[in-house]
Amino acid sequence: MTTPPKSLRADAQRNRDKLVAAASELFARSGTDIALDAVAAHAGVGVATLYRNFPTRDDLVEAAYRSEVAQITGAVAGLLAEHPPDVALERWMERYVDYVVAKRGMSDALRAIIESGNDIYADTRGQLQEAFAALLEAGVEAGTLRSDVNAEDVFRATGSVFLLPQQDGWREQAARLLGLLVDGLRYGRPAP
Amino acid sequence: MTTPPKSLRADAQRNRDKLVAAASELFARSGTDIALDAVAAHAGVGVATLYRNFPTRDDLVEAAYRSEVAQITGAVAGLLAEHPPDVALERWMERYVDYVVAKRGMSDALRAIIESGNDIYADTRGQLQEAFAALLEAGVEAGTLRSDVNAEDVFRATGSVFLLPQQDGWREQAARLLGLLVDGLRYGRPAP
DNA sequence: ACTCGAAGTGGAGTCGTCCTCCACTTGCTG
DNA sequence: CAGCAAGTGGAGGACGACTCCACTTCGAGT
Repeated sequence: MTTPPKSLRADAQRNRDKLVAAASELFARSGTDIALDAVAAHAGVGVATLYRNFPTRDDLVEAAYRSEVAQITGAVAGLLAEHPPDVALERWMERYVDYVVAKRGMSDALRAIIESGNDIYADTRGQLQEAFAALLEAGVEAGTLRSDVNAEDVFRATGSVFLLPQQDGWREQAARLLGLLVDGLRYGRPAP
Repeated sequence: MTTPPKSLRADAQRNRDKLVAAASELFARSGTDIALDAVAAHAGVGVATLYRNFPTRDDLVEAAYRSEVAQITGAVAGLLAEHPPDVALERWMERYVDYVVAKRGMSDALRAIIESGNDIYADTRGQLQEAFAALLEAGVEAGTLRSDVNAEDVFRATGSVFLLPQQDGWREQAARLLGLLVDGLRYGRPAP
């Protein structure tokens, strides 16, 4: 999943992963203008290791973004195994909020990357959409979710979270909005 | 024109103007990520003076942008006085290319400013549109330019220059494109 | 014409970040 | 388990942002 083109030595791979994890966390928390030295420190590796793996800041931002998406889409199978589909969808949405938070912190840098011709955006968008589809389908089969909606619509509706005003109780507002959306997809009322 | 809200001492105003001029030039040539110290040096003033006038980089970028637009729109009257309107339009277009070049170097920073709620964009867009309108009208009255087009359309068409691929012979391509546009507005063919 | 307080100046200095370099450590292969 | 290629970390040089303050200059008032 996180295996880069040329396979690395085991310890090197571990360090690389630690870097991506640290970057994801710090970028989400404080935006992508953070000092790269701090990312290395937070990952518990030297700066040199960071620069060897990610020669430019953008390389690191992109890696963090990809990992974020991979993690969120990878969670679908596990959630479906442990919960009835409607609950799985709800849990998944909660995660999605976190993803959006992360992406928000990164959005400026991301736009720059996208404009520079790299097509990660199409990639990841597709992945997210598939994740949605899988959850919806499972719910429909189980009879707990409506069958007359399509995944892309739901996905797009979820995107509206991005349009909320930027500050203050944003996170709560977003969570409520997504919760509402799931309820709309359920048969019957949610417990109060 | 460039008089700030609170009037400055004569020498201070001169320095401020020098700074804006230097910034316009350097931003256009090398983008807005340039070292601010270099701008001060190029303007022949100390860094402190720069920071006193423009506390943040954005303040300076905005000032440079405004001055660029003011200069370009301010040129209309002079051109119309010295040339028949169709020629004036052509000359003006040439200047416009330079303006776009400048703006291109600044475009990233500008978008950031625009997104941060500042409404210079609307302002300057309006000013540019007026400039176009004035030139067109003069040509129509003189009978050398077509009367069945409206200024906003021409303005918008001109914006297409922004969409050209970013590199290489861009400047020449842009110039040709604009030249073509003017020819289309003229009655009769241009000399070969 | 001159004085003098306020306004303005510049550049040296501090601080934080980027990025490289290389002596050392570690994983892996035979 | 030996040897070497792969990988490491962190000190340090370079550079940019921004501040501080002793000094200069302007221009209003007389």
